[in-house]
Amino acid sequence: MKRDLIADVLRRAEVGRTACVGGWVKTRRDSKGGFSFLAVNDGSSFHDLQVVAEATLPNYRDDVLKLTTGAAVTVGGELVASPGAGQRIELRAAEVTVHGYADPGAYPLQKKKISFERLRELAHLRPRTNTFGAVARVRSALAFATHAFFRERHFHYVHTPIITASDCEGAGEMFRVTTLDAGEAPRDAAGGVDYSRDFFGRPTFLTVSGQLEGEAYACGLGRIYTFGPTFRAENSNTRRHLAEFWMIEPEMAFADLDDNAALAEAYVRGLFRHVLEYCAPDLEFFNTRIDKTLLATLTHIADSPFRRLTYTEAVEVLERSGRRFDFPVGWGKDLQSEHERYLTEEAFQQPLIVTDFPEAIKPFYMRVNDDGRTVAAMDVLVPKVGEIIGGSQREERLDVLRDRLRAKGLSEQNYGWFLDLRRFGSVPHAGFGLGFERLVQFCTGMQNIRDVIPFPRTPGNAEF
RNA sequence: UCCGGCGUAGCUCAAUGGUAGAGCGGGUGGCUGUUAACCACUAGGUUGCUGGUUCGAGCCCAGCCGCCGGAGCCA
Repeated sequence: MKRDLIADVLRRAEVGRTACVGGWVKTRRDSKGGFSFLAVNDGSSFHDLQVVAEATLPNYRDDVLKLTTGAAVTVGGELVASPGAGQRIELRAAEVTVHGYADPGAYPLQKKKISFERLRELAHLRPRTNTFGAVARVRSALAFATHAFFRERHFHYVHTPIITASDCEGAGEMFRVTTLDAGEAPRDAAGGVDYSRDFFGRPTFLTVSGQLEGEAYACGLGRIYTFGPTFRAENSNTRRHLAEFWMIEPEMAFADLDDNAALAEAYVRGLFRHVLEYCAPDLEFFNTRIDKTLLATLTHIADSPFRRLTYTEAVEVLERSGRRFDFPVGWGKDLQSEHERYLTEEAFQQPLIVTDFPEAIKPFYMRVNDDGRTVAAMDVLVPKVGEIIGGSQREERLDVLRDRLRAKGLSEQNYGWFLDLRRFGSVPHAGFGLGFERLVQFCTGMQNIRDVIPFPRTPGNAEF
């Protein structure tokens, strides 16, 4: 079935050409004068194509007049200039084929406003709405631009495992992967579950990060990135958290924290430029209906460098602010959400890269700075979404890394292969993790992270 | 998990402890090169669940479930 994409038809606007499109009816408006208008969308474009179906069509009365919102059709005909306002061209139908009707009494997506909460219960149908079609196109464009960005810079795309036995130093609670029967699992001598008889012969989980494996490939291929699903079994109920989300984790050998921050900034700003160029109709919709500052913000950020400051400087800014925070500010205490929001939304009003956090509040693998009290960590904070990137230069010195493992109460045996990377040809290296959905949130203005992933998984919700 | 808010028609929401309402959407009819179409008529309800107080509960009380926002955890 050869068909034209509505995006191409609208872009070329070739009056006089024949075209055949397939899509879903957004609305049908009848004229007693003897014809009907169909707004048809096929997902290739934000915009609908207006179809004019004359009563002279052989199936006008039997088919066209029964079309309602949600019906699937193929329409062939001639492209003509549109006398009406709102579109340059329209398709004068010579043939209308109905593939599937959508009973208006039962189909929930009628032409009316539906809350995002309601649409989450209709996750299988919401891609047919303006908003979720636009989100899906922007998300896809951002994924494509991610691969293009890293390929241009000679990063290799590495597939790190989804099932893992390491927990990346408690980046979060983990989902257990097992083939044992929960009710009749074999027991060991102490009465606990005997995981030596499980599928992998040991406890295994869904990954919370591909970083450790990413480091192994960076220490061989030089520059790598991962882009895959990540899982956290936290009981998080916020508009910024998912139990299953997608993360992009670049890792560079022969790189320090400055290189890391420069990469993060180039990446994020490059993506903004990409969607501004390639997703203009979708972004205009978001700018009109979701967040009136979206286009101005994206354009501004794409054109201006991120503000960099150290954790110590950030604490000073907070202390000098005169603001009364719910959580105390002080060197050594982690930055709370309200602190991050104040810094990026009020004090500086732009994306920030905060670096060099106290070593006590950061994981063992982050490189200890010369001052001995901070580590070469970085967080990228953006207004409204918050922390979008977390990363660091990695500790490449074997003795220092061992000391930190011990100090954090972690067992060296569990990190044998990770320590090997420091035993053999160790090299300064750095990387970060970017939450893909948070990026999509920022680029679309969508407030809830559950609305920027097709089928969100959150505590108590794994339908579809 | 903690704090706060909310669960009433398909959807969005009203309703002093006293007969359950509107708008949108649906259906029918009318009208119009329409584009958030418009006009008229019409159908549509176990007020989240369970128990309690009361002559009487959508409303008050308790427990539970769900959703939303904030916090924590983090990306």
